[in-house]
Amino acid sequence: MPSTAKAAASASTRATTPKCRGSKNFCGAALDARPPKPHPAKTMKDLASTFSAANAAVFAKLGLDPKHADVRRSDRPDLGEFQANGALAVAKAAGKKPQEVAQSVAAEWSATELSPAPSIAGPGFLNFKVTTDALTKRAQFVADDPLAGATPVERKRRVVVDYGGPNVAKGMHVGHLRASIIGESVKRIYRFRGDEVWGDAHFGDWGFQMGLVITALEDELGGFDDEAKLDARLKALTLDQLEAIYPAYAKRVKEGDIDVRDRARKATAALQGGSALHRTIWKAMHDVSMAAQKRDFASLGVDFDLWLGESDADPLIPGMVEDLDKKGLLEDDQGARILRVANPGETKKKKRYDGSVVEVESPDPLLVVSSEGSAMYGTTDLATIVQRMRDQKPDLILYCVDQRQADHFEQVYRAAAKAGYAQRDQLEHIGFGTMNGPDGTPFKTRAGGVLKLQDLIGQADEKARERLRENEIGADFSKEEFEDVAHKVATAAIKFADLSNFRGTSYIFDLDRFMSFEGKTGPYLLYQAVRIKSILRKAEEQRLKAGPIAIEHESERALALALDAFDGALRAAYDKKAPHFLAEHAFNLAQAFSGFYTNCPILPSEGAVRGSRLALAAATLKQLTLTLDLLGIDVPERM
RNA sequence: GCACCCGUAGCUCAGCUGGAUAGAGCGCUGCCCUCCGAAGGCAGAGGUCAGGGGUUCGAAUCCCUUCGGGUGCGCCA
Repeated sequence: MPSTAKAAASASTRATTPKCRGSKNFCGAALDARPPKPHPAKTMKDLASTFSAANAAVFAKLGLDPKHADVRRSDRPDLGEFQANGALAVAKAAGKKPQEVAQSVAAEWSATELSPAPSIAGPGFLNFKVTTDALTKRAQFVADDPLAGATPVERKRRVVVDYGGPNVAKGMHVGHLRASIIGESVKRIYRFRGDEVWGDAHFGDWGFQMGLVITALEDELGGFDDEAKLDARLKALTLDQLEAIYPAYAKRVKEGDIDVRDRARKATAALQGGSALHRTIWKAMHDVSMAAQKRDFASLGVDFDLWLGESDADPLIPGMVEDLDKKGLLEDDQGARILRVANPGETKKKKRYDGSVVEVESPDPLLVVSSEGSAMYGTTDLATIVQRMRDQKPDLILYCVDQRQADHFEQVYRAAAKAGYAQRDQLEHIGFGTMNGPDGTPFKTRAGGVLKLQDLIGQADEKARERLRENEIGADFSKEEFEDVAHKVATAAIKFADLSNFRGTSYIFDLDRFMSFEGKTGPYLLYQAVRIKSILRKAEEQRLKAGPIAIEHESERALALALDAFDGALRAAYDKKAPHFLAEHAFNLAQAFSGFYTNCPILPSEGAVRGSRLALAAATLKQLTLTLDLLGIDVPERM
């Protein structure tokens, strides 16, 4: 991997950066953040859950283990709408043939309001078809429910989602895209289900990179003795300059400039040691960077409840180190202080520089204090856990950070558990893969450099404008509306493309494909939603009202089943911290609506049928808009 | 060297707490606009689930192994 790409990748891995000490948000802002939506008095489970409960009752009555009674949507629509495979699993324990078990379940089936007794196929699969009555009730519930059929969590938790993490020494680049997109979605999903959630930017504003940039400035000014000169320089500092300075000096260190490295380490230690001069310089850099970061996040539709950074945890570090020391967890090692996290017997083989292989503990110890006396990022992460436990008192902290940092988080989490700062299962790394270029390696510009996030968004906006013009959309829009729609299309394209893949795998960034208005893309989903809005607007103009839902046509059944599936997708996304389940649902719903739209005329129909179809269309729009919102995607009024 | 992840249709990807004929989008072939937005719908062709072995009534899914790719491995974050 070229060094530039490697540097970009590693820089993108952690969202760390500035902080806003002094601003009011230290712990107050989070507490008055949007409250979870009120839970409706009445909730209704989805059909799969209702089926599973009914089937579990039958299993229990027959003396079969109810845990194998789960019912899910069928993958053989020709045989049924829902299926249960449990008869095969429990047959051996029951000492019967799967077929016999299935037959006894079918014979015992009594939830006839939900479905007639299941048919049996193959070796013992149970196939169910929902009664029109049950399906209609469910669809009507979804249509009337403010949560569109979603169920809140049973036990509310306090959750901090750590994502974003740009480095203040430079602007945001493509490496920050996934953390922002996935983290934002995870935050919304958790909050929507009723948890109390804080999104924290966790800016990277406190490590070696700050000492490095300070050192570069020292070289530029020939020292910091001239106060007026320094002051003027800091006032004139721009992000562009910062972005040019950092990579240049990072490269020098990387290429073996020991002098720069050592001076930067000392500067880092001085900053952390409270040097007023270093603090002043740091503050100027921080402020310049912060303004740009906020702009970039805003253009992505990403918002935080806590705009904190590594530096905010700094005041806790001395006390924490003392505490760790008191607990006997620290050891001196080559001038540094480390905390061992491996359990007895956990080792790995390691090749040394001289080629010899030694057996060492695994995971590696956490480096808490460097030989220079400064804090490392693991130290800061550990202190941040202490801070969050004190301020937000979370039940769970989710770290939405590049998968490549898995080892690091394992070290930090183990250290936190050993020190008693948090329980191991309260800390979870939500890792994701890299965003790659057409060649399958981490994304970079044609010149081989790192693409700035702002430039990426600019390219996407331009592509969106082209697409809109090609399709003759927006000719009658005001300039403002056209720009707004183009940006929404661009954002939807990028976010949906990202979130429709499982977060753990890497994907290839292909703007042309993402921006297509056809197929499984963000723009297609926006189109579907906008088309429904258009229909409902026309209905309103004609003073047509939605009425009770009545399901008759096959396409109406399919749409109702799709609407029913929302909660299952939501719960999967929540449990696995994986928004792609919701992306998949959005697409399935849009397709089901398209089939319905083609086969079941809405406005051209009449009376009760039209009322029902309008209700189905409105329910679809509500749920689709909500699902997209959980993915962080905004739908325009028209396009 | 050691560890983790990945290898599914021409392409991009789902599926992997084992279950019926392995799915979707794009691309390809063919139908469907006097009718609410065809940015759509319908149908079809296309796959030794990288290879081999094992467990099981049953494996893309679990275990072992080979090959191929990615990533990580103490004073960067």
